[in-house]
Amino acid sequence: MLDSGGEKALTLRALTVRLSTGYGAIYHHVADKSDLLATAADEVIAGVMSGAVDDADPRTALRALAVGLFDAIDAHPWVGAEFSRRPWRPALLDFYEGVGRLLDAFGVPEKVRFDAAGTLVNYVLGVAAQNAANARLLTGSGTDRKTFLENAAEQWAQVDPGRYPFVHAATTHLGEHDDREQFLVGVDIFLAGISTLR
Amino acid sequence: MLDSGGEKALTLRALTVRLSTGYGAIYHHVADKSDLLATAADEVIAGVMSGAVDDADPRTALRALAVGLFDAIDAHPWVGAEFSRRPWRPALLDFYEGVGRLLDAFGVPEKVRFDAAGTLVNYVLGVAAQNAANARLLTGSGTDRKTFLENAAEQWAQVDPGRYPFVHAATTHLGEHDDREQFLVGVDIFLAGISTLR
DNA sequence: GCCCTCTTTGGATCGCCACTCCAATCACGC
DNA sequence: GCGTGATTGGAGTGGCGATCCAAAGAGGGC
Repeated sequence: MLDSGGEKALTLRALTVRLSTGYGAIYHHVADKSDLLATAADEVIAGVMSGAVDDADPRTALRALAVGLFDAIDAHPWVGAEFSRRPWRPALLDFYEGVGRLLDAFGVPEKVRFDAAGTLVNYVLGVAAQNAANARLLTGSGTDRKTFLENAAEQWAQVDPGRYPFVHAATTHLGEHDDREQFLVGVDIFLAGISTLR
Repeated sequence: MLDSGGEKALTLRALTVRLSTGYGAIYHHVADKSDLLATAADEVIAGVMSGAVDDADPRTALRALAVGLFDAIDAHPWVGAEFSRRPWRPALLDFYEGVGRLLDAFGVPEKVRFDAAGTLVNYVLGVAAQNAANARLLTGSGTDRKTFLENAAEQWAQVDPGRYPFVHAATTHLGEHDDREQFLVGVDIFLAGISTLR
């Protein structure tokens, strides 16, 4: 229900219909709705983390770890919104742990490793949250992806080029823009910065 | 109302009481509640951005810009939650523009400047969203900051050291941890990474 | 001073939501 | 076959955002 209709489609009423049951049955198993959402998000991420790579060189392993989370959230935007609301869920512990170990293997000194890991996790979650927001706008608009992007481009084109030269220039690059690629560039920037800490 | 009681304290009912008016008056000026929230968030950020520095060297100016947004969101957590839900608001245009120009001044080649700016914006918003989430947990717990942190530390201490050695080690550093400092370390990592692109 | 028009306001009302509560039912050890 | 705790269904509660419209205000033309 979350994947097909977004967060707003998952109401307890709709869930009782889908499961042909009542509220009592649901509330016997989960504390409240946010508990339900959090558990569902954990489930998705647990699936991703189980297929983690450990034996490659740290740099590519870190990239794989980050892009794994990105792809999972890209496929299930509601997970991104959920983790932006409630970080430090059990499932993210695995992610954080994986990043920490790989930074160790990468040669980051113990003193700054926690800050570096936190920075990387924050970046990944930040992109995830924004992707989730974009996806929500898309599914909420009622239109298909193509016309939605056209409308968005039209809006951006109206930005005053005199006041916002950089933003205006950015809009011209919107066509050749790929979220996943930009995310990877960001990961590489942080990895390059972390390398200077060695 | 947002600053004192968080997002959940701002209901339209409570607002009509506070302003001693009715729904009609409010809905005549704003489209809906999210419009109200977004406008309020814009207001806060506009105040921060107006005091931006342009004439210092790009590195310190970028740090100042980033930390300005961080501090504003730290003081008003609901702004962080709002921007994580709806990025690309007018107020963030100023931030994005400022980052872009400073990256230009910093010597980042045009080709990667947009990706770099996007990365930094995502990072700042990611940290902001997480800070907002933490603040929400704090105000929602009903306890004061000290006992809340003690409870949190207790929870983290229960993490299995065998399965999560890195996370477990991180908890021991929780005492000397400062969100703002860690944020700045992250910005510096980003800047170091950006330097390699020059 | 009066009327007309457009703007602004108040509040009753609607529909939907998460959540509570409890009687009824089920599963299973003895 | 009985008893007890786990599980289920669904009516009911209170609060929410949002709508709607009659009433009140503001201001211009004559």
